[in-house]
Amino acid sequence: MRARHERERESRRESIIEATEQLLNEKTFESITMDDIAISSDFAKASIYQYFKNKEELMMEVFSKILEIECHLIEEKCLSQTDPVQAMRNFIKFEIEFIRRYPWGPKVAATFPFRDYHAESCLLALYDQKKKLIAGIIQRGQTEGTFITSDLDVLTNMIISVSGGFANYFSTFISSDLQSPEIEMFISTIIKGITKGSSDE
Amino acid sequence: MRARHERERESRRESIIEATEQLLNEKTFESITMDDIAISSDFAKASIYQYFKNKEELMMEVFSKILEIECHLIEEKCLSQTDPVQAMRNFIKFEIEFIRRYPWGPKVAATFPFRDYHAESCLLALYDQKKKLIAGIIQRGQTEGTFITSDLDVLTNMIISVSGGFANYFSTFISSDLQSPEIEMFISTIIKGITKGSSDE
Amino acid sequence: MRARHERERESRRESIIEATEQLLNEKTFESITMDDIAISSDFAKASIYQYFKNKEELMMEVFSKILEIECHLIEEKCLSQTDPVQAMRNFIKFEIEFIRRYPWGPKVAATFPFRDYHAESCLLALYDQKKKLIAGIIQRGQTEGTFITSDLDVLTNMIISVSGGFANYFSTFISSDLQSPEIEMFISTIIKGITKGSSDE
Amino acid sequence: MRARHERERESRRESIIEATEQLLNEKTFESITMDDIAISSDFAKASIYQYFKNKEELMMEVFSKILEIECHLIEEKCLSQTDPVQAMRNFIKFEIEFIRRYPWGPKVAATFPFRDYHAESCLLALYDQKKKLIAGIIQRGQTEGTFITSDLDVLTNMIISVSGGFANYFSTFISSDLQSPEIEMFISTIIKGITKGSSDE
DNA sequence: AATGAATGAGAGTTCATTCAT
DNA sequence: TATGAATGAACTCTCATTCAT
Repeated sequence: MRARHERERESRRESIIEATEQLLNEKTFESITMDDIAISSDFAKASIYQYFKNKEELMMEVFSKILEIECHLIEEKCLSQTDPVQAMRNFIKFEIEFIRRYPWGPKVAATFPFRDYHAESCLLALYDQKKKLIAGIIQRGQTEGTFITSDLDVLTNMIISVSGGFANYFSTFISSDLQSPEIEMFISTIIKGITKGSSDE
Repeated sequence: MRARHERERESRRESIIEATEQLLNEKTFESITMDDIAISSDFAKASIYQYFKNKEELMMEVFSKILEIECHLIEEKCLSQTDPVQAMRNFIKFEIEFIRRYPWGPKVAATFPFRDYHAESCLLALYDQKKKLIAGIIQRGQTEGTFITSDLDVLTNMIISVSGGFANYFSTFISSDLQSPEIEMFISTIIKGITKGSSDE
Repeated sequence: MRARHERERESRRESIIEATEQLLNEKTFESITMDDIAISSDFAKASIYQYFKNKEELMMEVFSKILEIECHLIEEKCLSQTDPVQAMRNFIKFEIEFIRRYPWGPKVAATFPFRDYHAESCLLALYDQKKKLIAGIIQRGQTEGTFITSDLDVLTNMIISVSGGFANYFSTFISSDLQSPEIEMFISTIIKGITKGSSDE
Repeated sequence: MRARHERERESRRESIIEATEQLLNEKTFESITMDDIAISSDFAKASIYQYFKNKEELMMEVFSKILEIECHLIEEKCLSQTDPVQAMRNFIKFEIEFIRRYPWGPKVAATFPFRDYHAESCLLALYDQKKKLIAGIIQRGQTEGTFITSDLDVLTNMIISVSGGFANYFSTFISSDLQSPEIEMFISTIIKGITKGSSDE
């Protein structure tokens, strides 16, 4: 059965990717060596090249994998929510949770030389997809009159960048759980900021 | 006469630091080589070692330099303001401006292996200093009853991380000037979030 | 099968060590470069690092190897001799032969910064072992009344240093064979010096 | 006055040489850097090149200087002695003392790449001079019938190499003074070895 | 004469990648 | 397919020496 082969191959790829993710928690992608990955994944160094053309491709797969997961989870956790305010709360909570799970995500996003790697195609597309999902939530809120009517793109970017900043900070300095009052305060602030004045505005 | 020498030496150090800053706009500190710096600063590679013990020391100086500048500017631009709301507005605007000038700042902060370098002492102290400056603004606002009375540390961290996130995003994706409506919207959101309800809350 | 691998690896290590030994005949360990060793051993420079952690480790292995060989040979060639006088003659002859084979031995011993390298443990232990072997011969001679009864340590050190001095000189300036009358004269002198007066004394 | 200049220049050369001698007590000539010498001699590195063409020339001067001193002292301390046995005793004692004062002497002699440096001329001539002095003592002993009649060159080399070996060992491992019984034993052994049998032989 | 500054050449070491089995 | 071995290229850093004042 060809399928069996295929499945095993995929599983070995996956374990190399996971080993790399582990390492990314401690080091930047530039200081991770193929030796590190080999040791961590329990393969011989040369074997890794049977599954990935080179270090760059491996890294790209690692990065696009978590972007894909992120998009999937956002769809699952937020888009089901019909209330835009609740959907937005869920998104922010999710973002914090997610970055706690993959703290290297924003670091990589901040430093990976996307431009140099033709692969932009793939990664940038995923970034766009995420953006569209968030934009969807906001738009719904605007349509039903809950959210302020500023430029959609502006609002989307703001939400994403600001949540990212907070989540990154949170994952770096705070070990406490997700029930922390800090989070609730942050979420309220954001929601208040984009909600048509509970007061007025 | 000695002073002249000293000044010239300092100016050469400075030009190496500036060349490094240039390079940090394009690459991470790990992928910048001493050759890059040599070419960029128009010195022979070996000459750089007359001014900095090694790559690490050079990088540390680059990083601590901008942290120092940042602290100075915050003092200058914000602490003079007696109105806490205005001081906070100034801080956020400044942060955006600053990160646009030094976009590599947050990237370095996110990826530099501070732990490994005993130099924490110096850099962490500077981080603390910045935090204290912001905390000072917030505290004044709380004392005079303008800002909400949440935990000071929580509020401070939130402001810093969120402004950083936004500024980072802004410097990465937006080339437009600082009059952009996005900025105003962001600032209002934050201010609204920490101000004792103009409405209620 | 594993054993085969192991054996081949060992043989490659050995050939690097031998190349280094060759070079030590012409240069000091400090002026031998990894490039020299690479060329001499017909490996790429980088390959050497698969067999030795660094230059220091390689050198240490070279040095301890000949000390081990020396100790083995002394045991084999001298300790079997029951007559202490003959054993001592054998030792001195052997020392000359040995230093002719490895002329860099005493030079290294004289200049290698053992103190700096924690490895003292290993090398100094080997030096001690050699000393004990010679001391053994002398002690036997003292016990059976042939050798003078001076302090054992004093005698041992004298024999070793003096033989070393002679052998070193011999290997540097004399190319002739081991039947040279110089050697016989040297040996007689030493033996006479430590033997209880054939005449009196 | 030209002479005054000349004298000062000479005195500065001398202080650089002395600084180098200091350093040779701790390191090999290969691992001593011009920076080391500069610091040790309290000159700027570039200034050293006003007194010595290059590192090699400086080292050669250091080495030939002590050889000259050695020759002078041998003449002074031994050749005045009319009794050959006493002259030889004096020489050996002197050698030990001298090597204690300049322990790096034999190390340099063992490792300096004389062949490569055309300067052999000078250094080898000095070695020869020393040899002739010792040979002179022995010859006198042979003529007056005290020393054995072996080949003069053989005897000379033996005495020199063996005394060197002992002195080197003594200076490395023994800190005690020159009255040590080890020295007396060594000297007796040598004298006994080259003296026409007090017993017979 | 004295020296701070500058540097080419080269040292040891590492790393992503390929080769050979 | 899996991997031990091999390596070119590149990196950080050092050093003897020269330059410019």
